[in-house]
Amino acid sequence: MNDNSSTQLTSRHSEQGRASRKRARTRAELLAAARVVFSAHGFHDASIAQITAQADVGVGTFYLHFRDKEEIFSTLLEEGFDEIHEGVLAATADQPLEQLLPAALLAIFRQAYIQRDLFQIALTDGGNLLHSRTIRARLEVAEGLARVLTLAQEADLLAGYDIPLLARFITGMVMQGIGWWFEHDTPGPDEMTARILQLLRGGLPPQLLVDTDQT
Amino acid sequence: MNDNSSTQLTSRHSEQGRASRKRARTRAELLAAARVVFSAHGFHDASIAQITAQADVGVGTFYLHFRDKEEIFSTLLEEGFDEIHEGVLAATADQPLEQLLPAALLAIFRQAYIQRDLFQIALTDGGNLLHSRTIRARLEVAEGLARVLTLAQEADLLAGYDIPLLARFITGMVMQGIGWWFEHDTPGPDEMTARILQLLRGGLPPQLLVDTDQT
Amino acid sequence: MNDNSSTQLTSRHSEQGRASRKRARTRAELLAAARVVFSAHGFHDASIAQITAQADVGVGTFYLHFRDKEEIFSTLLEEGFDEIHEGVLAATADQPLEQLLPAALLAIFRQAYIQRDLFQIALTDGGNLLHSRTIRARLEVAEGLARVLTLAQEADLLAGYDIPLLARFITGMVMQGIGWWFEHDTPGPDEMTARILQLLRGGLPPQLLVDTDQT
Amino acid sequence: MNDNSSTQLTSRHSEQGRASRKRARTRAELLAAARVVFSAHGFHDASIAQITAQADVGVGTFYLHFRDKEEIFSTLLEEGFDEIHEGVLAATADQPLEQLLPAALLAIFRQAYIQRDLFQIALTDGGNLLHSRTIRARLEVAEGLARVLTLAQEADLLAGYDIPLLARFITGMVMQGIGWWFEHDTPGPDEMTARILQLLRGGLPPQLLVDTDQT
DNA sequence: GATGAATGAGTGTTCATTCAT
DNA sequence: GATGAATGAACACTCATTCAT
Repeated sequence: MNDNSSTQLTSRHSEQGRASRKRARTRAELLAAARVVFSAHGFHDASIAQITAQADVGVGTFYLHFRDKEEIFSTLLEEGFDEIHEGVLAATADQPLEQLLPAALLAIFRQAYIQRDLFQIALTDGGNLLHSRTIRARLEVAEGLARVLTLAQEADLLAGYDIPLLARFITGMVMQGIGWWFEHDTPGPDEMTARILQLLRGGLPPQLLVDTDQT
Repeated sequence: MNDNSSTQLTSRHSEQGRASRKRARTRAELLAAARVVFSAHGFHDASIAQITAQADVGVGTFYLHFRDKEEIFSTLLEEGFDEIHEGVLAATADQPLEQLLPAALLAIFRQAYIQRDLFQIALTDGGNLLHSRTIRARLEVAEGLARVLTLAQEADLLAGYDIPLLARFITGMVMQGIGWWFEHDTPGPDEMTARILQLLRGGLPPQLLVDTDQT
Repeated sequence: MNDNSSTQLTSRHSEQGRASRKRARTRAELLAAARVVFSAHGFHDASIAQITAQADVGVGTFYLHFRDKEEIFSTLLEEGFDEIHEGVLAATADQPLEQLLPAALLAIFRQAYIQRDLFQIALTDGGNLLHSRTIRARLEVAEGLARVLTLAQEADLLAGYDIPLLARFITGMVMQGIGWWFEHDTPGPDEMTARILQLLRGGLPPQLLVDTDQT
Repeated sequence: MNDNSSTQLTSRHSEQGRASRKRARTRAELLAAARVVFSAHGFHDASIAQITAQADVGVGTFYLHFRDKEEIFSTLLEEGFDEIHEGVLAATADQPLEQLLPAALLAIFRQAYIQRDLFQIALTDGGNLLHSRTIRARLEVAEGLARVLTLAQEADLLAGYDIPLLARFITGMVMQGIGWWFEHDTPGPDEMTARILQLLRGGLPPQLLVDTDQT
């Protein structure tokens, strides 16, 4: 079972390579297993034993790759959201200002649709200590939107709006859109984007919003 | 519900009353303690010992009033949301259709501002099994809005809108507005309402929403 | 609700009388309740709350009559077995030696049949601390038999027998006879006695008991 | 089952073997500890902490080997009684009918004498739910005797006897004989067997059993 | 005397984490 | 590096017992 035909150097290299490839594979299996288990039981009710069983490795192996449950959780979300982030960046790069927001929303929804399970994991619970990180899902979206809106503001297109709050409102719509997919499969991301744009373009019929200054 | 006018003959009654009043006070102390503890640690990381210590009663006392942690959690939210619900109902009763939505939003934000901690508890986690209930926070709001929107639809004011989705979008804005208060104290509920109405009335400047049919 | 028509003295007496009668009734109700509860759940799994609920009195009342669970258990058995004991004594008094054993067995079985539940309680468990007392059921019987057998021995009728062991053997038969009634209702005490006497008179057919000195 | 002749190649095997041998040893230590603790305190008053302390392992280790207290109790009795059962079977196999009963009694007493503590544990209490199992001690014996007696009946040697009841009577004698050893060490099993056979052979002197049809 | 709300020591059970192999 | 048996702190929950009313 030893690879004796290689020279010392290459054997060293290839062994290191094989070892680290094996190591990486184990790590990936653990992450995949964690995705399954967290998605099925939520962060708190998932046990490390469940994750290692799902990954078909020994319990001890877990600690060779992650410090604790929180770390694998963070890593899972981090890597997932990074992927989403990159997708959104790629889709919005080179977009003129006037198409930035629609393009961003579309990209967010498309990515989020693919990784619905990740959002479900992130939003379902995530526990106290993870608060900061769980909210990152929200913030990741909010920050992106805030950046777009800030650009618009700098072009004096949003006079009279409270930018951070506006970003949060739109984030709220997006999150509810994604949350919708926890229960329904349609409409898909494109239609979902259209629905939000519809609201953002025209608002609601004025008959619904007659305001009498009540206190 | 007071019986201070009672005579000697009611001594029996007042004794019973005293006992049950004591009982009710203990229950209320436990609920108040739970609010504090859940809000500080989240559902999962709160222990019953912490709650009883905060309420300054013995551990066993807890089980005289609630079956388990889940029950006190549910009760806490249920009673809190019922109160909110009633407040919203009272504020929207007798409102003409064209003022229903602004009135509802204002009432929701005013109630939610007062009970910010409750929303924080409900949204922070709430555990797997409680999912149904945690989401009630969202739904309570969403349902109310859906009812309003349905009325509007029946008056043919919302042709071309997907009502349930629309309700979710607005819910999302509301929830983010409430979530804003987890970190900031201003703007208050009235200004918050105005901000949402601003967006719902006019939408965003068309320059931001030029759509080119990209795929 | 005061008994004012009586003189001071009689009122005192009758009040004392009534109080102590009430007290005795409560005590009796607790004992009856304990019999029901112990018989249904066994000593260990019966709780004082169950007993007081069954007796329809407050939990605190229990401690006005019995020090703890063990005491009511002991009392229950003690009083029950005393009754049995008296019944056996009455039935064997004035019996000539040669009819003592049959009379004793018959009396034991008749009494035990009536109070089957008591034996079931005593034999089912009874817990560690009660060991001494639980075994009293056995011993009560064994002692009575030992006394009879000792009388027989003194009349030189049991030369070659180990009396205490013999008493235990017969006790074993009697206990199994009583235990039989935990599952069956027949044969009744008279037939049961006859069956034991049959065995004690003739033993088993010699063909079954050929002994070859195996080691 | 030993693999001491293994070469270097079996090092894998022996490592697996060592781990599982260690595991088995811990399990055995827990069972031995349970025997000690149950015998000293009875089933109900024995705590798992006592057992693990006695076994000198951590509390958690217990749950690696047994689901709960009931399971270790059952296992303890089951394995012990199986051993006894096998001993009795071996001793009675190939015995002619006329020596079956003496041989069975002797074997039962010899095995029971060795495992006195097990009977003490089984008979002391054993808790409500375990009833079925606790009684197995009795039944194990009773069944064996019933089988023997049924054989005798088929050979028409027991006309006029109620076989199941007869089996119970003899069981009762046996159990009391074993119970005798909870308090005394002598007589040993052989003498004990002789004493029972003495009674079963000749019964008691007729002078003790004169029956007058009293009601 | 009777009550039952309150108590808290005690127990079973889980599970993240370690470490000898 | 991988393993999984062992660990024990931490927690939920029960119930005999007390005591103010």
